[in-house]
Amino acid sequence: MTAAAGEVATRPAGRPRSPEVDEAISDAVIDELAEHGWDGLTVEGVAARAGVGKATIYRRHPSKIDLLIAAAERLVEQSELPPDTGSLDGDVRALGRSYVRMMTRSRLGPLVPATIAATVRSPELARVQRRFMAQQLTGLSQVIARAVDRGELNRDADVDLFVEMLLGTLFYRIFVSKRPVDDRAVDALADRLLTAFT
Amino acid sequence: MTAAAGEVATRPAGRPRSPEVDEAISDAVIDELAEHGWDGLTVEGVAARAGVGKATIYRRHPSKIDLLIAAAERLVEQSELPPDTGSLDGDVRALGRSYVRMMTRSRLGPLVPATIAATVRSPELARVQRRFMAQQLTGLSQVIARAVDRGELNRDADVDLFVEMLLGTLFYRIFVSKRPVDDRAVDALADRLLTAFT
Amino acid sequence: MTAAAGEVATRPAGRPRSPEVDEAISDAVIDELAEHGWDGLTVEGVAARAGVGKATIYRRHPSKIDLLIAAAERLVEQSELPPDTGSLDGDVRALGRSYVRMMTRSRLGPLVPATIAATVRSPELARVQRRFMAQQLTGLSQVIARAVDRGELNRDADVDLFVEMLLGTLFYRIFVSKRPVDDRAVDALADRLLTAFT
Amino acid sequence: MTAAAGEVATRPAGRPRSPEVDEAISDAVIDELAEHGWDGLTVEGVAARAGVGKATIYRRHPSKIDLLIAAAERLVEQSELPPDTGSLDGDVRALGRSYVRMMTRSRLGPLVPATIAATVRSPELARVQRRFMAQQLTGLSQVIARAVDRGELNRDADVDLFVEMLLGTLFYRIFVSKRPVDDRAVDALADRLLTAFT
DNA sequence: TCCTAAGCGAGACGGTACGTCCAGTCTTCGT
DNA sequence: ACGAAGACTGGACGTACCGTCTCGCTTAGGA
Repeated sequence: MTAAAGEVATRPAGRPRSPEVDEAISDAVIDELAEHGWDGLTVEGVAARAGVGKATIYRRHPSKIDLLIAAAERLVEQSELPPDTGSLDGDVRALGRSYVRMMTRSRLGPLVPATIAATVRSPELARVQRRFMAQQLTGLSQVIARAVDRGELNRDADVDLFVEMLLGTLFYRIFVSKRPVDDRAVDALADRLLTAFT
Repeated sequence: MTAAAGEVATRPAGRPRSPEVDEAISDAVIDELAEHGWDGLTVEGVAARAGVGKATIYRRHPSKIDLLIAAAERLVEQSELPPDTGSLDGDVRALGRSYVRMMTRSRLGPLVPATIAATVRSPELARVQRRFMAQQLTGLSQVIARAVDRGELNRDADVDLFVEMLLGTLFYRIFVSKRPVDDRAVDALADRLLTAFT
Repeated sequence: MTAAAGEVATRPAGRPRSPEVDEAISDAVIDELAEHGWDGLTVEGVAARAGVGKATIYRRHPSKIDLLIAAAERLVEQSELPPDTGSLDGDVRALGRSYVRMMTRSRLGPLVPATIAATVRSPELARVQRRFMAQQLTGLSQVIARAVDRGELNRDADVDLFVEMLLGTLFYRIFVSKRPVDDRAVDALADRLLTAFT
Repeated sequence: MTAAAGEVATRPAGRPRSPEVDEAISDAVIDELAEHGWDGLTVEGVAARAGVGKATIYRRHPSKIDLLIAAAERLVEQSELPPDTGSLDGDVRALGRSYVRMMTRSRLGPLVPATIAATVRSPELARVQRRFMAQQLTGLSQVIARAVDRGELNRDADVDLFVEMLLGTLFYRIFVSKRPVDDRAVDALADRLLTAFT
C-alpha cells in the first residue's frame, strides 16, 4: 500500500474523470439553454455540443434536471459579492442593482424563473433555488448585520420580510410586469423599504 | 333582404365546434395537471381523460403550451373580486389574502410560476400572464382610486410600485422562500406597505 | 295506392341522388388513383377533387374498397369487344393485343395488380376481379365457340386452361417480367398456344 | 502498423446493430401478416410483438413497404431448389408443383400478389420481385440447359416465353381464376407446354 | 302553398397508425 | 476504468385519414 492508511479516498482504479469534460458539459448546457430555451434543451444536444458521449453525461448527472442544477451552480459561483458602502441605504441600493444586473444581463437571468417553476413540482430542485438565493442572502445578512451594528435598523426587525420585499419586488417587476428597471427605479424601491423598516 | 349588410359574422360552413368539448378539454388539462404535475401532462392523457380524439385538441390548440394558456384563462375567469372594506388598510389586507388563497388553495396556483417561466421565451404567452395579472390589477386600481378619494394616499403615489411590492413579495414568499403565509403575515406586509407609502 | 302493386321500387321520399355526383366521384377516384397511386388514394382527396362532401361518398360506397370497385366497373364498361377475324389464330391475336393495350395504355391497367392483390385478403372484392375478367371471358368464349364450329378446336379442349395460358402469360410478362410486349410478342404467344391446343 | 492499408471495412464507431433484433423484426412481420393480413399490419404491432422500440424498426426500414421487402427476402432465402428428374417433362412438373406449393402452402404465397402490385408504383420494389423470381429462374435455367443438352429442346427456343407461360399460367390460375390446382392440373399444363415447345 | 323527407357541401368528432424525437440505458471499441 | 459513438426500449409528439356525426341549405314529391 502506498498511501497513508485510511487517509485519502484511495484513488479508484482506472482512468480518472477528465475535468475538461466537466467543464465542456457545463458550458454546453448553458449555451444550449441560451440558444434553444429551457425545454429545447436536450441531453443529446448537450452531448453533441460538448463533443461527449451521452453516457459520459449520465455518469456525472443522474438526470436532466441535475444538468441544470450543476450548470446553475457554476454560474452562481462566478457571481459577485456586494460591497460595504458604509450605510444601509447605500448597501441596499448596491444589492438591488447587482440583483437587477444579474437577472437582466447575465446568462443566469432567464434560468431563474424556470428554476422557480421547476421547484414547484420537484422538491429536490429546491437545492438549486437555495443556491440561487444563497448569494443574495449571504450578502444581505451581512448588510443587515452591519446596519444593526450602526443602529440603522432595529435588532428585531423582520429581516426575512425585508429580503422578500426587496428581491420579490425586483423579480416581479423584471419577470412579471416586465417594466424597465433602471437605477432610479431601484433607488425608489430602496427608499420605500427604508421608510417601511425604520 | 336576408341580413343587415356587413353586420353578421356569417357563421362558417360545416359542423360547428362543440362547446362541451372545449370544456371537457380544459377540465381534463387541469385534472391531469393536478394528478401528474406539469411535465407529466401529456396530450394523449388529456385526450383520453376528456374522451376526445387528439386531433380535436390540436384543432383548437396548436401546441401543448396553448393548452396551458386556455386552461389558465378559464380558471382566471372564475376567480373572485376583492370587496370594499372602507379603508385602504382593510382593502390591501383583503387583496393580499385573496392572492395568497388563490396561489395556495386553488388549482390555479401551481400554474403561475410555470406560466411566468414560459413567458421568458415565448412572448405571445405574455397574454396569459397579463390575464393572470388583470384580476389583481383591476381590483387594485379600484382600491387605490378609493384610497385616493378618501385622502389616504397621495394622488401622485407610485401605484405600480405599490402593486409590485405587494404581489411580488407574496409571490416570492410563496414560491421562492416557501415560508408559510398566514393572515398575520399578510397583515404585517400590509402594515409595512402603508408605512412606506403614506 | 298509386303504383301497380309490387311492381316498381316506389321512389323513396325526399330529394333523389344526383347522377352528376355519382360521375364526379368515379372520375375523381380514377384521377386520384392515377396521381397518387393506390394507397395514396384517400376518401378526403376524392371528396375534395369531386367537390363533394365525404358523407355523400359514404352514402353511396360503404367503404374505401367499394370506391375502387365502383370506379373499376365504370372503366370496364367502357372497354371494347374483340372482332371476329374469321380464324382462331386471328381472333386470339386480336384478343391478346386488346388485352395488352388495356393493361399498358388505359388507366385501367395499373388497377389490375392492385385489385388482384386486394382479392387475396377481401373475398368480397372478387366481384371486381370477375368484372375485370368478364370482358375477356365473354370475348374468349365467343372466339372459342366459333373455333369449335369451324372445327379448328376440339370440342372437349380445356378452354379454361387456354384462357389462363393466354391471359396469365401476358399478365406475367407485363407486370412481373416487365419485358416489353409488342405485336410480334403477342403473335409468338398465339402461335405457341395454337400449337399446344391443336 | 495498425491495419493493412485500405483493406478492412473499418467497423463504424459505436454499438453495432443487433442481428437478433433483425431476426425478431422479420419474424414479427411475418407473424403479424399471417394473423392480421396485409393491411392489418402495423409497425406498432410489429414492434410490440418483436419486443422492440419503433425507432429500432425505422432505423432499419425507412418505410412500411421496406418491412415487407426485408421479410420477403428472408423467406425467399429459405426456399427450396428443384431436383433433377432426368427428363424435361419430369423437371417441369416438379418445378410447377414446387411453385404451386410455395404459393398456396407457405407464408410467402399471399405476399406475392401484394408485392407485384407494389412494384407497379414503386420501381425500387422491383428488387424484391426479382428476388421472388430469382429462385424459379435459377432452377428453370438449369432445367432448360439440361434439356438442351439432352436434345429435348431446341437450342434457340424462346426460354423466357417458356418461363412466362409456366409461371404466368400458374399465378393466374391461383390468384385470379382461383380454380384449384392439383398435381394433375400441373401435369396437364406441362403437357401443353412441351407440346408447344418441341 | 306549405310540409316532410332526403340529399348535399362543409367540416368537427372519436379513433388509430404513422413516422419523428428524446430520455435514460447498454454495448462496442479505443485510450 | 473512462471516454466517444451510437444502438436499444419506451413512450409522447404532432400529422393524416377513416368512417360517423352534425350543421344550414337545397330539392323534390305529397298534403
